[in-house]
Amino acid sequence: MDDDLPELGELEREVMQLVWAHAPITAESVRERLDRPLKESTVRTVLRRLEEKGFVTHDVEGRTFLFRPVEDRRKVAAKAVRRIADWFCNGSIEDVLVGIVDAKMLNKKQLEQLSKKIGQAKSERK
Amino acid sequence: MDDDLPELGELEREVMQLVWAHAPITAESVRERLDRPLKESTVRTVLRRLEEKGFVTHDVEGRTFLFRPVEDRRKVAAKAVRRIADWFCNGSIEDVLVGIVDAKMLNKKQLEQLSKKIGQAKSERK
DNA sequence: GTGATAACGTTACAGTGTGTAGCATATAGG
DNA sequence: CCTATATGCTACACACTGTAACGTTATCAC
Repeated sequence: MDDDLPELGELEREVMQLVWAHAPITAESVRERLDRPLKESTVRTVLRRLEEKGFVTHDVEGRTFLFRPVEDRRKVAAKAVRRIADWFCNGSIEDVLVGIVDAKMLNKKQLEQLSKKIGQAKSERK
Repeated sequence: MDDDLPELGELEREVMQLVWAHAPITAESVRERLDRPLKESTVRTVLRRLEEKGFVTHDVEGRTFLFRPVEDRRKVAAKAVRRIADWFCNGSIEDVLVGIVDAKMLNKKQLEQLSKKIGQAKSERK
């Protein structure tokens, strides 16, 4: 019931965005797309740490590393929410969701779409 | 669309749990309830930081501080989820929720309860 | 009133994580 | 063979968090 996935710093998250958006992607390409002007070695350090943390992996093409995400954004987000639930709501995902609904973070249209999605999930899962 | 709320360390979260569970609560009482044996000053430091971060506040009774949470667990959780959405799903809460449903983090019963909750929210919000 | 007790205020310090980068090394191409 | 380019390894400063000591103040028992 405990933790597992590490946290990410701001730069690490920015890099993840780029990996998700442009995989397979080289370190150099990540560097070019970042707003901040960073050295190659910096970007590679971040990518290596992300790999150690299990967020990205890479293939070698020639002598170049091509990075890609291990999990898609939603999966990572879902895991993060699980942790939120553990931290603040005794592990209850439902409680978190109730909080979201009560905080009116979704408009009517979004609520309807979510309804539909839940309906599907229910039937699929019998 | 950006950040605002700070992150909490492990001890800070444990203290928050106690504040949520037992508010109004004194620093000494927090200390007694923690599993780890910490000094009073340690606990007070943590509580002060939590107050600086906006998670707790206090009233003075006699010469004793009585701490209480600023927001309930779900509200804090909801905000944390908003941040998750910003970080990983371009701000889309729906995407996060879809991720949760797809990851099968909710069983059928929980899905039904959530459905009901959404129904209520929809009608209330018209 | 005086000393002990119980709060709080202030300051400090070490460990860790993250941003940032330099330098060494290897290898593909000309 | 030599150069450009990509990777491997190492380092370092800063911020945050856990942890606490010490100083101050105010109450309470005597």
